Amino acid sequence: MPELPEVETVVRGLDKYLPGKKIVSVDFDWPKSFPNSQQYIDNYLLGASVVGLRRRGKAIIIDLDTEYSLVIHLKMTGQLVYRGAEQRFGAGHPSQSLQGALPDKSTRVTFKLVDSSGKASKLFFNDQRKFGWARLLPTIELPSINFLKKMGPEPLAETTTADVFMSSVVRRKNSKIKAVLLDQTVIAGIGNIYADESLWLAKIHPEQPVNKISNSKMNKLFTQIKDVLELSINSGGSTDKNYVDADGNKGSFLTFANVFRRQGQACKRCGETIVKLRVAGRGTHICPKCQRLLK
DNA sequence: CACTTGACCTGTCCGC
DNA sequence: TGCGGACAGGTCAAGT
Repeated sequence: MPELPEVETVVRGLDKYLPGKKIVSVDFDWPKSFPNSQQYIDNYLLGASVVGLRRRGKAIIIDLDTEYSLVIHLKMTGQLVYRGAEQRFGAGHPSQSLQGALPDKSTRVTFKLVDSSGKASKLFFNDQRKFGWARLLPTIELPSINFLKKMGPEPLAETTTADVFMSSVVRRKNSKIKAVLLDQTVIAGIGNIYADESLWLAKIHPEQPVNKISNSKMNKLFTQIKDVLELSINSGGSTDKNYVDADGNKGSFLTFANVFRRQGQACKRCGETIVKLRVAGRGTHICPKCQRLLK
């Protein structure tokens, strides 16, 4: 599930609640979801306070005052949901989070926290498919952790200009553009939804090799990537099935989707029927009229 | 090196 | 109603 906009929404939500809170216990029943040793947890996690939240690509980083950080990847079905008294959900609150208590059967890790006045709260890491993970690492070592070290530029960073995007993408000039967008070492944070959406916006066929796409189209694609990611962040992300934000709310971006999961429906631009194909092993949605494969 | 496939897991949906 | 297979937002590793 969660791609850059969803992860960004989770981080912004947690940033309202976690800083200053102290972690007093952690429970997990699926070791792969939290593969640190008990000694490591005792020494660097328990008793530590949260100093800040960050996102890098699709990774969530929770920095602690022990100079260690919790790095969390939600993969396909992960959720990080906070429950504390300060949320004050009233009757009619749009949050889904009061529907069904946590922990539930998808809860893999439960963090218990206290604030400076001793008031208790909890952070639940839920993950139906168990692909996701949370892991405690020394903060100073994060830049040398393999997947963070190799990760490509952040599409929404000011320093990531169109030129930066182009020079990163050309490393895979013979590859299909969709596979390139999904490659986190080329550009960070794009997944299946936003790859399909940005390619439709830029009128590029997902199987088009990079070296057959003009510079002006690539520039347009980069602009559309940023626009679609920002629109989704402003919509609270995409909820296809599992995704919820830190309060347990669903995202509404998919109501704006032009192609994703719209196979059989009319293209909003030309009226042609949207079709679904398989590109780079992933379900892929295109308008066959707007997105032609060029020789 | 580029590309494909299988693996990691659970749950849901669809056809028989 | 049951069963088998395909498929699902993401990444790795291993094979061709």
